[in-house]
Amino acid sequence: MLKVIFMGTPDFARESLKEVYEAGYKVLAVVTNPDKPKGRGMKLIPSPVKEYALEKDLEIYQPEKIKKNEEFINKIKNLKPDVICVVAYGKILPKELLEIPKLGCINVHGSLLPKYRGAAPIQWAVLNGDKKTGVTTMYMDVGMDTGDMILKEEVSIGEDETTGELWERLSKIGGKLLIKTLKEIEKGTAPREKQGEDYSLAPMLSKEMAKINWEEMNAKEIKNLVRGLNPIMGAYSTLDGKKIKFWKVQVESNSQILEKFPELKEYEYRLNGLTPGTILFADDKKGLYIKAIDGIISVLELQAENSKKMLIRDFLRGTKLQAGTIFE
RNA sequence: CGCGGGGUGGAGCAGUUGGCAGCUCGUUGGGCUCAUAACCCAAAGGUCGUAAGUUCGAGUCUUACCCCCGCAA
Repeated sequence: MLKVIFMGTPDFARESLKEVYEAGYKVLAVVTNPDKPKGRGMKLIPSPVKEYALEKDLEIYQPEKIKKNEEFINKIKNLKPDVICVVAYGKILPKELLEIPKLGCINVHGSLLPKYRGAAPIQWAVLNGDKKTGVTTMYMDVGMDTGDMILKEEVSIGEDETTGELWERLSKIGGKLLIKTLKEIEKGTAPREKQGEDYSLAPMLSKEMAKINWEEMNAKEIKNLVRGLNPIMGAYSTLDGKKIKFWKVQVESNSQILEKFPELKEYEYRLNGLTPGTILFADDKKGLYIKAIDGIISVLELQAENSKKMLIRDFLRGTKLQAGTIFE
């Protein structure tokens, strides 16, 4: 059995560690980011990977930095790992570290490389409305997700699937693919394929992009933004100066709406003239409908400031919204 | 001690200068209707987060505690 060192931080990585551990590989050590103050009260919270490692009583390292950290690098060297598995660790590994294991450093990446190199491949796949994505394992090199590819698994993305849901699916698939990759490496049959030049980047998401731009985004784009940012930040819009996050929306065409609400028929000719962001309908039974450039957004789940996420019907029971009010 | 919001019938909220606890929805029963998620009538359902204090009297003021949430990550 191979002796491995596992490096990773979030729950996405936890799945891979779990698979490696359960497959019976000798986990010499687990390296994860230091506990960070998080949440209310800024309490120190251990990473999901650390939690799992604690549970299984594995050796844990949490270096603040590894770049010129000789002490840390020597420790790793002394453990003499056959391979180092890196899954969403959160730090760039220096060359000296990459060269330690004789079978190399293996990375699990949440996209079909060379598409979406970078920190947020899953998010971008959903944000862009892609129909498919996947997981790739590769031999790491000093670049950002530029290493030679080993195995890939393609996955299709559901129409309404959120980043969170895809994230969870891919983390499981990633774990399985990692095991498959390790087996191939152990047997010496692992393929090795260069990435080629046709790559794209998936940088970290910025806070500004969470705001819905009614003037410029079409209905489909708004929906992709909403599901792409669920559950990370949540796409939001402001009403009356207050931030409202949309967690789940549906796209409807004008004709679908008119079919549903015949009483709107007489306003049909005015529908296209309305400012995008205008509330067409807000009724706790019928729902909340908002005009978009090219269609209508039906909000299914949202969250008001200082409040929790709720179904649109629950929200509208306590908060009456006037048709004609405009989201900005 | 990071900043902030909140705990009121099953759900979401309101509750003014402390004075009989309300709204919308849901639930139950009845009515209307070819029919309905529509409409009409009626009913049930709350020790107002917990404990103590101020007061003739507290959902409403004071103190402590518990729980939830937002920002930030």
